[in-house]
Amino acid sequence: MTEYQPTAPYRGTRDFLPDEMSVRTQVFHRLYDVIERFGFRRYDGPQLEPAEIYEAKSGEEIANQQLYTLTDQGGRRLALRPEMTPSAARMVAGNAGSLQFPVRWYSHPNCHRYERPQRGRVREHWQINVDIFGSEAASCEIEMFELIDSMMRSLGADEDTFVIRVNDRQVLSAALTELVGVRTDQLGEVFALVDRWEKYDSERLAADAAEIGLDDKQFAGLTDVLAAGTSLLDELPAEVTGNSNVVRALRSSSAGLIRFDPHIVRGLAYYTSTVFEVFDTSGENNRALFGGGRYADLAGLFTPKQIPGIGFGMGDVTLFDFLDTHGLSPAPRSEVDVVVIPVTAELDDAARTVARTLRTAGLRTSVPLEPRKLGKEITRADRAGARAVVIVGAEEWQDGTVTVRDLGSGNQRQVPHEEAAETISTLLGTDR
RNA sequence: GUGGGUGUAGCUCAGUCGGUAGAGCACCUGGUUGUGGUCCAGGGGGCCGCGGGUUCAAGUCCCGUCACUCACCCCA
Repeated sequence: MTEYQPTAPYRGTRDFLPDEMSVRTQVFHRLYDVIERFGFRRYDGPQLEPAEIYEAKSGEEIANQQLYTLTDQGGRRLALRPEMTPSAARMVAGNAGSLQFPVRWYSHPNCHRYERPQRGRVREHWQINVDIFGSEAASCEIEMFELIDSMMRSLGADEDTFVIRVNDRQVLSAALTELVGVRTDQLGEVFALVDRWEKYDSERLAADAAEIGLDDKQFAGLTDVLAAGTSLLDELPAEVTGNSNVVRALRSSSAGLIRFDPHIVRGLAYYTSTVFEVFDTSGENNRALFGGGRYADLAGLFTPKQIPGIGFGMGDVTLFDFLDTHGLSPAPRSEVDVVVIPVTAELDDAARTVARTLRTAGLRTSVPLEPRKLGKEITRADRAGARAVVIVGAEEWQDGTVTVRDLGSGNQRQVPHEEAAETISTLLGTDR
């Protein structure tokens, strides 16, 4: 017996059939529209990059376990990009001489990570990346928060369905060293502990803290710091809070969009101060929808020029989990507006003539590709989402007329074929 | 990489005490010439995930394996 290849896509990757693609396209276009309204311009780059650019910066987990690598025929080690930021940094560094900083850029690449698929996580995802390069101003943070809020609103999300939680690693570091007495060399491990704080019970947290070398009093102090919320800022010296863009954002008119939260640290090694994550408030999606942060010198791998930046990545998997949870995914768009049906095969050419004028008028129009009975063809047109059909019959065609039938009401009338487009446009209204 | 759950028609699922495969939906055709949705009749579709074992007999029991899925790790 013949062995057939499997039809399912490779583990952790997805096919997008037209209905699903239509939903995705609508959502993404709303987001692109909002992002561009904030003055960001779209860029793109290769899926393949030298493996080294990820091994240097992205954090050990990604480089060691999650990277798809290959060797090209010239022996070069390449990787499927696991994220876009290093590519963006490479492009910015390579063109730094001609760019007018600060630049606002966005992209929508597919990214690959080798990991076990689960809710919110697959091996290939499409991630909208939004970055500002070349500025350290707090305005960057504020613009990001405004943008994120506008993006979520554009998808129909109410303010109580999501929350932007914000922290500053510099502030947290100061709190840990000055209020808890954490040594500088312990900071990395304590950050990792903070990152999983809300997932573990207190016993496990205490055990992990002890392993890092914190005593009971320090563990209690750490617990207090994380629970403090905004009041933590009052306990820190002014030279710490005075330098924080997060604090500046909290004192701006945009403060209502965000919530200061010491728990947020994020895993990626290159974030240096501001970090933020967007969460679903419903409890259905326990991981962050998306997040980002500020990096003091991301392009350092490519150029001696110090180029700071801030940005975030919004993954499609968690985004659609959110939209589906809240009933916000749009319906797929219909296949066509109108189908032109010839009653007999001899009228195929006449139908095509009519279709030509409808298409010129901007109507999405199809003509049956195979002969079928009129009733069958009307059924198919209805299922394809057509709002109307044009029936081309022998006698009417000799008179230069066709029948326009409204599939919603079942009403139909005979019109000169040149007027069919106008008749249908009126029928469809202005919502096309 | 670790642990749990689930694999039967395109989809959702049933299948008793082991006895050789079913429903609903979807799809196709017909119900007379050029009119859809409802209704009626008919039809196509199944390596029961895969391999092995037990048995006269396995969708069903046992072992292995693969896939999907949820969680852990980590992260978008």
